[in-house]
Amino acid sequence: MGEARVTIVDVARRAGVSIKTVSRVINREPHVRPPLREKVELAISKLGYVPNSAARALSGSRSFVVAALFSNPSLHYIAELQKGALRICRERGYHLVIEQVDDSDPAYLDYLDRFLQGVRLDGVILSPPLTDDAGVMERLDGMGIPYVRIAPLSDVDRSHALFSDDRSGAALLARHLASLGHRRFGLVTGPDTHLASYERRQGFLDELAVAGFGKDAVEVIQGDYSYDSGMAAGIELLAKRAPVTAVFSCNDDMASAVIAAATRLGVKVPDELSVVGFDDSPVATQIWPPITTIRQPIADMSAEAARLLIDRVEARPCVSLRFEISLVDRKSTGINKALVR
Amino acid sequence: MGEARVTIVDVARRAGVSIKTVSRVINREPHVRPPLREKVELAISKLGYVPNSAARALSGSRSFVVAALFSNPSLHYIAELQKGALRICRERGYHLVIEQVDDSDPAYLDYLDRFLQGVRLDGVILSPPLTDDAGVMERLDGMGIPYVRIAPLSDVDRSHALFSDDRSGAALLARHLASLGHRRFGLVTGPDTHLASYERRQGFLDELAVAGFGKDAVEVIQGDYSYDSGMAAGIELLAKRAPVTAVFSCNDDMASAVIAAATRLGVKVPDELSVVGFDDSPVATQIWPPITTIRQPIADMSAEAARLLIDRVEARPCVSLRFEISLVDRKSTGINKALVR
DNA sequence: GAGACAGTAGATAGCGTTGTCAAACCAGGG
DNA sequence: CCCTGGTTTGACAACGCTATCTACTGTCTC
Repeated sequence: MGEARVTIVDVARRAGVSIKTVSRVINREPHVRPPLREKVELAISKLGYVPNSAARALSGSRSFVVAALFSNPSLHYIAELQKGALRICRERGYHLVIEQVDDSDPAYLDYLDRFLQGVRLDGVILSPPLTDDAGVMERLDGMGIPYVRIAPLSDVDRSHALFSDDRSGAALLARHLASLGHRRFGLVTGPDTHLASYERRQGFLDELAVAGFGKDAVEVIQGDYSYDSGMAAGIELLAKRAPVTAVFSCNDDMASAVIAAATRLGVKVPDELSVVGFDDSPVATQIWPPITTIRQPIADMSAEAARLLIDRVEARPCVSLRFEISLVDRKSTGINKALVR
Repeated sequence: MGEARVTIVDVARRAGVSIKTVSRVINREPHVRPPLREKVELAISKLGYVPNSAARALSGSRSFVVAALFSNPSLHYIAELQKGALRICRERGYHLVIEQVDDSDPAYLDYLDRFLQGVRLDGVILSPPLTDDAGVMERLDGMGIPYVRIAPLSDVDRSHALFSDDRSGAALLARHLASLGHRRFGLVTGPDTHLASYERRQGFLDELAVAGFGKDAVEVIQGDYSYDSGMAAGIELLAKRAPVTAVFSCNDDMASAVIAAATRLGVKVPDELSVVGFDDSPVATQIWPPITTIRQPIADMSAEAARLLIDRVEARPCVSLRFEISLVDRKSTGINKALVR
């Protein structure tokens, strides 16, 4: 613990090779024969050598810094995003810089410029809605900084892109509600500028259509992912002559608001109304009843994004990956009583 | 934008001095006469010079990396902590590394060791309950890494320590509820291993005592900051013969659970029961009614922590700062009806 | 068996700073 | 006017790595 730090020279001496050979092994460069490579690797592990990234950054062309840019203010989303990317960065000796871009500020691109000037970045992870911000991508392209987008809406081949399967998630929920005997559904959508939002709506509607429900079986109300919009939608849905017995809110915040609306109106959840959400955000378990929802592998996606950046995958055409989702069955859904009767 | 990066040599040439003098100016070292200093500063700003931190780290004794360690899984807390520290780090050209220490894992100290070995740190920010973890502090002391603690419970002079005024926050709530005419209070506490938890309880009780309420005016139930414990406490409080009309839950999660419990039991909030929380976490506005609560300046505290670390304040005795809190009045509190009658 | 060529290894020059040490300067005392 | 001791400045060697260029090894071809 107290010894001076192990350097590449120590490793080279111990393995009986030049420092350049050690460098080749570390960087997985070709032109090192297996026996030598093994000797070097042995020396590395015996000495517990960890390359000094400041020296690597200074000498080489990499900076060992990756940034995750977001404007989405959902804590849960950011935290998950960070978790996955951080894991990979740490494994590879990279730093992760988290940066909020406030795209409602008219000068946000200038701010971004200053940020990009400050640190040299090896790559950037973009999350919605920044994934479709032409200004941001231009800046990045202009400075030659590679980036990976998570769930981009447009221009999918402009960069590597990662998708979660929002459509099947919504379909899963539709099937779940239908299997509980529900016949009249409410759908509270998110803003259509999000790909995710569009996919969730369509996935839900398409699956219901497949299950044989007509258009009149579902009442669609436009929301904007906020608690307040969910509350308004909930009240509207429950005030109808023939109220719905199951509601899909395109995120958990709105779902929790729908549950609150039901409670205020004296409608019991899940006995008289089933409610499902999407995202598995913390609020899903911070209210009663806890919300049946869809969990997305955000951390897995951001981990993969970091990997693509760090391993400098430069495949053409760009990599496009789809990640699996899963349904988390909690207590906000129940059998349609009308059916039992 | 396209020019090669400006280095210390360019600045030195332009100012007509040696690079060492420029270095002195950058690092605010003494022994540079004002006229020279000004010339250098002018050259720096004209050229838009930004020191290369990889080179500084390699050459000097600093690493330009500060870590924030936490085991507290509250997203809101972590996000705020990060926000403040990040701002300062960015200003000063430092990197912030976020690291979760899972202190329920028996091998967590080994894990910490490995982490500390991986990156050389210039300083560490510790948040509760890590602030009182002897093992963690020993490691840090052993490696000579300075640290700042946020709200430590014990051994306050062992490091710089920052406190938020939990006690006055709780007192504020007590006054608020008393002024609404409440006479019988419920108190749902957190685990006593948190300083904050203890302070909140005492602040509340002391203030009520000052206001002339006897011990029998308040029903204390031990919780553990979780939703479930809040639910149990809420049910217990409301099942009493002479139920309380106002409840203080030591965090917002438990407060939201108390509100849910009331709803389940048919007790209207705030008409029949006032509920207050603490922290101003997101859930406070994600339920109905939104919770009256206390906002703490977590981001300000972590910013100050970063500043202390980066500016290497080595004052003896250690700095100990107290930060102000404020009450956020929302809709979960109302006038005691019994009083009006 | 010589020549060409790819694959493999090493010597060495940076990368942009800070730290060390020596030189130059300057004031005050004898 | 010289010496002393402090302050101010500069020259130059690290820091630990990657990149470049050169040298060596084989293998294959004719």
